[in-house]
Amino acid sequence: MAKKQVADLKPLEEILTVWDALTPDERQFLRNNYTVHYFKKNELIHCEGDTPTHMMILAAGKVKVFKEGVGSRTQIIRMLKPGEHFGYRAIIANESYNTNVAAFEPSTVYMIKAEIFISILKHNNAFCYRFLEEIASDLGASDARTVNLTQKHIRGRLAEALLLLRKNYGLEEDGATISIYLSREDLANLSNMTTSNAIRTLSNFVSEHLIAMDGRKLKIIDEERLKKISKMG
Amino acid sequence: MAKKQVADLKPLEEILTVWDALTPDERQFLRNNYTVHYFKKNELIHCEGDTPTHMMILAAGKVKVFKEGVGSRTQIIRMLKPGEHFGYRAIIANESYNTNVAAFEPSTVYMIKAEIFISILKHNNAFCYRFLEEIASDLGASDARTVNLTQKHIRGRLAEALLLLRKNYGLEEDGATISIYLSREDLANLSNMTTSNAIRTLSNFVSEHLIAMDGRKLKIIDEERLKKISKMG
DNA sequence: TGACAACAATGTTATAAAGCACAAATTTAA
DNA sequence: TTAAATTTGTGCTTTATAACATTGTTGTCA
Repeated sequence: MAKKQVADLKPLEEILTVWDALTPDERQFLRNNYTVHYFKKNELIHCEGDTPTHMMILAAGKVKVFKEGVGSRTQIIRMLKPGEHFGYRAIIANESYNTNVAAFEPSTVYMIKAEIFISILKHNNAFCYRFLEEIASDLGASDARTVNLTQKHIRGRLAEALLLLRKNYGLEEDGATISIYLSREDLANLSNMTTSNAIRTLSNFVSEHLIAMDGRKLKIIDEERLKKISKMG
Repeated sequence: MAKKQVADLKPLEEILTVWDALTPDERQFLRNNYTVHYFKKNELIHCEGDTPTHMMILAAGKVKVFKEGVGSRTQIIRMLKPGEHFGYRAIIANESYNTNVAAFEPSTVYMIKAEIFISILKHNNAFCYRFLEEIASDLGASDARTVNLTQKHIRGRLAEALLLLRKNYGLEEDGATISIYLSREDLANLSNMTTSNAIRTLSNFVSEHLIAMDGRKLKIIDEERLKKISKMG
């Protein structure tokens, strides 16, 4: 695990979205009790089976949460952007991690020791409620995803993944290119298909003028039809 | 929605597993502010799109939580037994329901108004934390289920469903029969397959002496091999 | 500069599982 | 108690998708 302290980064209080729910004492305490960790592209941040020791906040970069299934097939569960929390579900549920998390790009992660996190959850009702909200919303998304991945056909799954990426990461300055470049393999792992099928379906989308491709750069051209494909399955 | 008040039932305080986290005042308040509702077999308790008004506790019976996917194919998300809570995720996440819930057998449900539930969550830290734990654990299960349903083959999915049912509902007095009788269709909807395939695979399991069948009564005979099938996919 | 590795693209084949049609059995209702 | 409806069980056909194989592309580094 790469570990380096640096200075020129947004401090915790500007990254942590639940900061406003903290008391002055808690704030001061956290300022003195978080660590900064750097991860290289593709570096594993934690893996399935590990005992959780820290709750983590992505300060910069992009990160993927995934599970290894049957025959080491990979399923990407969700992808995070700066400001999002991770690695805390297992702490709360008193379990080992049941997912892997890896840096998608060079990423900076702030970590807070599990005991400290739990202690604040147990003493600050508003803070606890904020996490309850967050996790309730994640659970809804997870259930929806289960049905999408199991019932939709390959085109629907890919269309959905593209829309999801755009929603999560937004667009570049050109107002069209999705602000994340993933390999065909990652795209496949996100949409529950093989790499070949991701490639094939992607180029079908191009020839149908639904999207435009330039290497890993993807632009959504016909959003309406893409949404329709995603809905229809 | 069937609605009937009755007397001869375990009161809320014996059903509600988080009762111990409540203050005396809250207990008294809840005793005076819950309602009892009866649902017939197959009756819908709430459905996708509804605005949530109550958090619910299953007092007696069995209940299924499911989603309608593409082409009205049904996916059973989870099945509940007495004592379990439901219908509260959407309240917390401030969303409409994104699942349907229906009585599997004649069921009794206790309901607590959403505002009351939220108010206790926001004022009682221990109570809030208990729900945080519960939902964190559910989220882990949901993510695991996603991968199981998408990656395992038909035999693996069915084996898993059978083991899950046994774990959740236990066995009858004979020490073998799983204590829930579902139609082939429900079993299929639980395991993400068509009814025909559920029937076919079930009878394969019988001829391989993994299980025994008598109508809707199912007995697990060779648990070890069933677990192996479930793991292998 | 050329060789190698990683990635992307595409055609072919094999197979798991869905769809369909229909018969038999069981349950429900008139 | 008979009729209607639902559930269960099977065989056959079709389809979607994974697996495999091959080739093209790009980038990296000795």
